[in-house]
Amino acid sequence: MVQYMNARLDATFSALADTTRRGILEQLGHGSASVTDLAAKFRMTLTGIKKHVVVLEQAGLVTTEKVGRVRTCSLGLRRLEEEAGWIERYRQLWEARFDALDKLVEELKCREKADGRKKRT
Amino acid sequence: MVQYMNARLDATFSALADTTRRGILEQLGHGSASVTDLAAKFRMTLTGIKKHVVVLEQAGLVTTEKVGRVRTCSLGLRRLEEEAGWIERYRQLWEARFDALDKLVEELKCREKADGRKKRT
DNA sequence: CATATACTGAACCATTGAGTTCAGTATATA
DNA sequence: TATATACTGAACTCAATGGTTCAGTATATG
Repeated sequence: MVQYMNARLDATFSALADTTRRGILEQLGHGSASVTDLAAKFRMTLTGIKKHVVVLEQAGLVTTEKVGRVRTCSLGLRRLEEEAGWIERYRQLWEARFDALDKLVEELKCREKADGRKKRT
Repeated sequence: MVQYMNARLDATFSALADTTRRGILEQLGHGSASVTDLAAKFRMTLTGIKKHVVVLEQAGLVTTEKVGRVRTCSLGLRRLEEEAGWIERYRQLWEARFDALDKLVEELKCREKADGRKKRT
């Protein structure tokens, strides 16, 4: 289950780690679009766009539906909850860490000696 | 400047798109560690860990300092502000999108006819 | 029916990524 | 001084990415 979430975080962050794909998400945020629309917008071949869309689909960030010859892409069901959660958790660790460092610095300032080499936490 | 940020988002999201690297960040959130420490923790060669650390360093998420033979790794200066920001913006777009969809569904429910095929927004 | 449109799949290419091994260098320690 | 420790760099393997072209298939349109 943890590795399940890890796999998902891997997939999502890696889907987000590409300018074009983030662009597609933003675009779809303003309205659904066909593969051809996206190809025009991002000046890329249909095949190229298709690949990006597949990646986004597999990460659950986009859904598509084909009607006639046209495949329409829309935002998917996931709203990046886990990703936002992970980042938030990280930010809290980060704060805690640097608060601790601040305290340490204060403490060191108090003792002018600064004799021993502290194990850097 | 926009592409500057895009490059950074690329680098950071891609740094986060790996279970081991997220693990390292979490580990460092609880205290600094040497390359050897991390290698033990994640059962990987020194060289392997080193590469991950370099990636994290380049994304600004980790800083390192070598004293004697030991390179100590700590959390870096960046606290994922831009990434949190991007995700937040996306979530808002997402909400807006699905609110609009909800409205559309309501509207369709009101007209029992459901005659014409609406352009899916 | 003929033609144009929209997409799909296979194959290819160049680059990057994750990981290894192995041979070093530099620093501690006995 | 000899030896062990901690890291580093180069080189290699193997798989995945990002992108293309080209040859299809399926659907609209005149």
